[in-house]
Amino acid sequence: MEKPKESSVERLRSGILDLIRDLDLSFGDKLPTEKELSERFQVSRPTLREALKLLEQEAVIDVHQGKGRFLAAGALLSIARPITKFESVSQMVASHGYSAQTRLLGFATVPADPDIAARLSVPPGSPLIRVERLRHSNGQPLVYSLDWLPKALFDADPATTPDWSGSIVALLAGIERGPVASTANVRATLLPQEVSTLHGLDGFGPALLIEEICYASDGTRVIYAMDYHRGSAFSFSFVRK
Amino acid sequence: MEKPKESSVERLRSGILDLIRDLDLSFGDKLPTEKELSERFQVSRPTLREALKLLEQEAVIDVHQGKGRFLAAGALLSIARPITKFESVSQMVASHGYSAQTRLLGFATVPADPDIAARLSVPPGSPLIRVERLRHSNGQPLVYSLDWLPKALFDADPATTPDWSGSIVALLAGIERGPVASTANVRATLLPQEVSTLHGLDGFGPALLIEEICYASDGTRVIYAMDYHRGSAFSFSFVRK
DNA sequence: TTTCATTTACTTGTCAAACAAGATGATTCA
DNA sequence: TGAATCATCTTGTTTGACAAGTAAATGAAA
Repeated sequence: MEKPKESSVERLRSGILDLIRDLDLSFGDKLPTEKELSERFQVSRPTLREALKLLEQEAVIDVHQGKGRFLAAGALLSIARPITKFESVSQMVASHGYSAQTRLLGFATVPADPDIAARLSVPPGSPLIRVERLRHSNGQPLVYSLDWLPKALFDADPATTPDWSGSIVALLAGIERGPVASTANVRATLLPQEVSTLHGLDGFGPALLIEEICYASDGTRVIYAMDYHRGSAFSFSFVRK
Repeated sequence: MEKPKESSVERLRSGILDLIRDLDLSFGDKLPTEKELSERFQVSRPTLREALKLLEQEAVIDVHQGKGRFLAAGALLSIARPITKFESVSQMVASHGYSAQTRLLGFATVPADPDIAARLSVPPGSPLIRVERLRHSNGQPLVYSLDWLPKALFDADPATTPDWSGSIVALLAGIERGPVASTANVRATLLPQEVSTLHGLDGFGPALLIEEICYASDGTRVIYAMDYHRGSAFSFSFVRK
């Protein structure tokens, strides 16, 4: 099993965020000095500075040599649903406040077309598993998902059939191939016409399409996903700098 | 004038990215060790580590104690149109490959409604300037923008009328209030009905709406913007981790 | 008293050297 | 052969020091 063993820098980072909350600091306020922080958290200044550098990059704090560190714009939404946080669709839906169910619309083993083969870095024509699903809550469709996975991932245990109605992320984690990061692309579009008509999703409206390639911890590409998020139900926040 | 004086850590960060390109490293390859890098760039290990930490956070490199640092997923698209890079709409349109023109649809001085007042952190009812614009290229509408700015920003020089058909970012930079960062939110939607009909934008289709609050370097909020990006023309990339 | 230059203390920026801890491969010994 | 040990390489962390930028106190000159 993978045991990342949270580094002290990562612990520091959240410790500092907690401290900001505890001290009730807001925009423009001054943070304690490096000396005070390193004493409070019992770490050396170089280590502390690595953590502060991360918060700088996230635009949570501004730094001015000789003056100190000050809360910046990012502090205002350092938590709220950042689009850059990797999580499964199920988690994401939950964090938006929906208790959703998954409906398996279909799955099949298909040959990789050149486009998708390139994205997953597998030979064209090699077998992929294509899974089509819909998350919905109280009859309202929320996310329409298409996933492609290399069939080879499951060749070790060909007897059992995976349960595609559950979390694919969890499924892959079970065979030591859990995705940990992705490169993604976002744009606005409509559901493809045939999807709307075939599955009765006419009222879905404009969708936020996130296309992503998910990577396992060893760097192999394990999923290519197209997730259509219903525009009226989802939004994501981030800091630009 | 603002002279950020690029820190050595920032210089290191791009230096390392250049080195990765020069050495033609790709996914999974091993980076030079901290010792080699600190010698090559003539900096100490603690300083180098601050820069490496940034690249870690961007998911450009993975680190394993005792083994080394390795290129990760983010390296594949560390350049391509990241949504988290702050830039003006004009710059963004250009970086997507369009040579666009701006059409000023209207502007007015209006009282701040409570919602927008809160976002700009000004008293409700205080005077704002509302600017409505459209970028288009070869007759194709690309981005429909609504901007609100505190009128107080321009009180120092009330004689001249700003030119709203140019870049607002550049305009603010001219009075030492150029925005440097923003907190943003993205979702998919359609153009508001009345906008479509009033300005003949029926074929616009689904839009990627980016709402953002822009901050000047002193932390004051200078713009609240709603930018509707035509879905068929724009997409943004990022790394999730 | 007011003004301006200087000093002093404080803050972040950077460095050097050392040791701890995890990983890897070679060596040694049974 | 096989397994334990060791040397070595890598990243993780600490200590102490000095450089550089800022701001406030100080004190001399007008």
